[in-house]
Amino acid sequence: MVNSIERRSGVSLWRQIADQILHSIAIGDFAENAALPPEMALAERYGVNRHTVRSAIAALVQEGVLRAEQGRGTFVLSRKRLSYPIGTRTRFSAGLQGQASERRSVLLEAAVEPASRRVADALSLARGSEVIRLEVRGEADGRPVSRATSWFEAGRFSGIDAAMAETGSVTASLERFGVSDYLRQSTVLSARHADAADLADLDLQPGAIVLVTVAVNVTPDGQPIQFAETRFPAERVELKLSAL
Amino acid sequence: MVNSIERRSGVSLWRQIADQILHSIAIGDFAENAALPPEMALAERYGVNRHTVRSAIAALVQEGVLRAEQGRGTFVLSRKRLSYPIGTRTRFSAGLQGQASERRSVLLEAAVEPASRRVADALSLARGSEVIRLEVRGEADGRPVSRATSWFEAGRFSGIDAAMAETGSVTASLERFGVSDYLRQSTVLSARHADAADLADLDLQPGAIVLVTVAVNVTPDGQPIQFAETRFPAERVELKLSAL
DNA sequence: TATAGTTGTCTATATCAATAGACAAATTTT
DNA sequence: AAAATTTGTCTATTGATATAGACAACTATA
Repeated sequence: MVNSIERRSGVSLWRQIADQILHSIAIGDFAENAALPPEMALAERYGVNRHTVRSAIAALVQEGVLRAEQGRGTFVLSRKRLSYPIGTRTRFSAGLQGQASERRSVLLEAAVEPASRRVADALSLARGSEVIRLEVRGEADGRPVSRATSWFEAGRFSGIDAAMAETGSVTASLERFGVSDYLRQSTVLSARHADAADLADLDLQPGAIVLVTVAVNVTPDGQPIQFAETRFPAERVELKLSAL
Repeated sequence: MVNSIERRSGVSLWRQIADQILHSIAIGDFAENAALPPEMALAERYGVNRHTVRSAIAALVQEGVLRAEQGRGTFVLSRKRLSYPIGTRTRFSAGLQGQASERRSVLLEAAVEPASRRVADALSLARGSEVIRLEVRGEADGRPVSRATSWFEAGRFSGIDAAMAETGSVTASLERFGVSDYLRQSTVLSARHADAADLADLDLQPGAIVLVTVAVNVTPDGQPIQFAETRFPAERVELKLSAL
């Protein structure tokens, strides 16, 4: 595995090194609870000055990934990335058993709007039809692990915002509207830098990367009911694709 | 959709703006072949100096996403992101029909090595067993769209590097070893900044983001045959999850 | 206790990133 | 032809990033 660093890239060296340390932890190169190599050793490995390594470590300490102790060393805190299952029957809470003791969804915002072309196409509605937009944050053990924007047809699902606020669950809310089962029709995956809103809502450090899923949920007979874009912080979450 | 910018983040403003412009193109905010808003307008929208916007545009021109014409404007070149299908029967070339007229895999490197813990676990081998590592680049219409590192048990698949170089296909190479069918046992998805090797192999600009899949392929009776980590440039590729 | 090894802090300097303003060059519109 | 619009180039200045070196503070070990 090549570890290397690009200069004048628009991404500062300390941020690149922080990313690589995170990656090394994720793939098991740096064991949890163990000491990181000394700053001087890291500086040599990455071919940078010790102070640059210190900036990277400071960022990771700030993020709660590392703990530095003067005279002793810098240690990896044990926080595994959440492995989030994704498939045709993905639900937020299902499948996270054992990985987090406390999970919940928080409704941040709800609004009724005319559908953009993108949303209208996905839900098979006329352009400009009214849709309900929900902004929801997913948390596991108090840490934000997802940030979803979803759209529902306003006519059929009027009041789903209240149901969502009350139940904290999309599945439970949909049941109130007679949707007892639904499937993922399609999921498209991409990745990008977190924007300012995601940084705030997901409690991320600037420069963080988010995984983005864009999905359409349908009833078993193929009727689209929900269109959703969900952002997952790449440093905390990996997506595990489940067959079927 | 909130467009905003973070300062002193370790990611330069021009890089963040370049990312947002890419994103805007991807979701259709800036139509293809159409003119981007003038530099001054973009500078206002993002709350930065015009020169900073120019740096972002220069990077995207360099990447072949935009074309700037003095006196006229800056234009979006039409290059859709490749939608790469992924599921339990994913093959590199299958499913890309119609999106790219010419596809191929290039073997960059092959080596026999002792298995790391990660590789040995995935392939159900003893630690330190010999494995063959293949480094392969996927191309579509001459553009690099994937970069895979895969491992095979050395005993069973001795010579697969030659087969791969000859056929340019993992599926065809495996057939020579009596593997007529295989499935994805598991796929785990994450994202990070491209490292130096990927930047070079995928012809990316520094600071680019890659989608990373880590997958185990098994025979229909569950025997692991291939462990692979594949990096996809997020600016060129999205992953479309196919049910089953 | 003395020594080596490690993180923490300070100063200084050089380079990159970002802002600011002015004007040139090319194109389109009036 | 003239004016307005837009990209291209230049100079100058400020702040963030990165390097370099020295030494303090703390810990573990010989």
